[in-house]
Amino acid sequence: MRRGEPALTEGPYHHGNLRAALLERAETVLAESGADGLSLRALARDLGVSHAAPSRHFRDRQALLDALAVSGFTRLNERLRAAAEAPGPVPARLAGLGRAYVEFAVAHAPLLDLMFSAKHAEDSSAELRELGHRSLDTTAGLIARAQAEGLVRPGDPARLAQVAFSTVHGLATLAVGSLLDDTPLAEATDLALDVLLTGLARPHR
Amino acid sequence: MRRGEPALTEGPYHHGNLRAALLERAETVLAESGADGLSLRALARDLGVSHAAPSRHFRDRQALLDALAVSGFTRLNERLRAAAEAPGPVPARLAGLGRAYVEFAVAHAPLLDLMFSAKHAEDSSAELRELGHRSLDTTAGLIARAQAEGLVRPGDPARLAQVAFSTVHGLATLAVGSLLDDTPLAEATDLALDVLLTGLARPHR
DNA sequence: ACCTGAACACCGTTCAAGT
DNA sequence: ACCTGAACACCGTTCAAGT
Repeated sequence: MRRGEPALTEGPYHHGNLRAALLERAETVLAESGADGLSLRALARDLGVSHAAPSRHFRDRQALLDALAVSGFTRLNERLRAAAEAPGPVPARLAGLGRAYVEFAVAHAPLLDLMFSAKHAEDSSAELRELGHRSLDTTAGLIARAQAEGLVRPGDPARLAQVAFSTVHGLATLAVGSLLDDTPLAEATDLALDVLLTGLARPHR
Repeated sequence: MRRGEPALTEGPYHHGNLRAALLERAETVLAESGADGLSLRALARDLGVSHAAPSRHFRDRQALLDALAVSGFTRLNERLRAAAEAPGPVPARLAGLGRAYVEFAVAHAPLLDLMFSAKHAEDSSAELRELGHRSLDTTAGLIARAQAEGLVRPGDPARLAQVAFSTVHGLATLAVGSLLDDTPLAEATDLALDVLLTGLARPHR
């Protein structure tokens, strides 16, 4: 910091933070054009480096995509955790968790595709599965709490979380695929969560 | 048929049925390597034609992918219709519909990705949406019947079908993404359908 | 340590030309 | 009507060489 280093922290790219710059630019392109529209050579051009430069930071194209997926899961998990820890009664928080998921999914559709695309490199695949589990665990934790309060049927919370996750993930897929027609997404979400929470509820004797 | 035509119906490709041959080969490659692994040039090589030949039958690569998606939806809809029309009580048929969907989805994961990938050409996109609706309509029809028998809560059957569809589609996504861990798919499916059907059930006053 | 330039083997797409 | 061959503009990946 005290010495005259070549501006590692900012500066017009070229140097130092190429890895971060690649990820940042890739994220924009992904959101705009999807994973298919993501080219390492185009990224390099955008950043003013040679087309071979990215290979210093990502072994291959898939490694970059995997890094994007990891970053996506990390952000998603933050949002889910925030929703799970929000103040209020447990069922409202479960619904909030579901809404947070649907919102994130439709706002970052190509990213979500990537996160679940199931064709990752062997290394990242383990990390991604781990991060996916974190989402499920957040849900399972809230479900266990609801069970403790007698609000949700008994049973393995992890398995019930899989069901809850399926519902909101599938709904997001329908929405992105334009299969919801004139149904406003918020209404479809509310209905799905009502059916889900009713189905999860402890059978009143 | 009576005249000496150049063996349109079979024959070692080369002639006549290139379009059908491309689709058939593409389907195999899709199942084995996913959409990313599908190259028009490789397809042409496999069939022993020049790399420019496919363009006579498919305007571009996306047109071929769209055709695959259309064929996939058509087959899926057949299976769903069969499940919906199976003998037996309505709730059992609804569960059968759900199981049929999950089975098809995990057996043809890359195809399903394509069907819902939402980046189709303008023309096919309408046809694909139409076919997607057919799946939903089949479900909605069965739900309406269940309502008539007093087994399912009141409400727009089309919207309830969206919820049902979301559940099974999302579950298939979890399964394909290896997020179900040691939970056998059949058990996860049964639990999801139990939660769903309980949530859909008419509240017993 | 990080980046460049050239090279290689692939792509999709187009278009004149063949049969 | 259907296919070929050449051409063009892109890719990802590798590797010697530069700084």
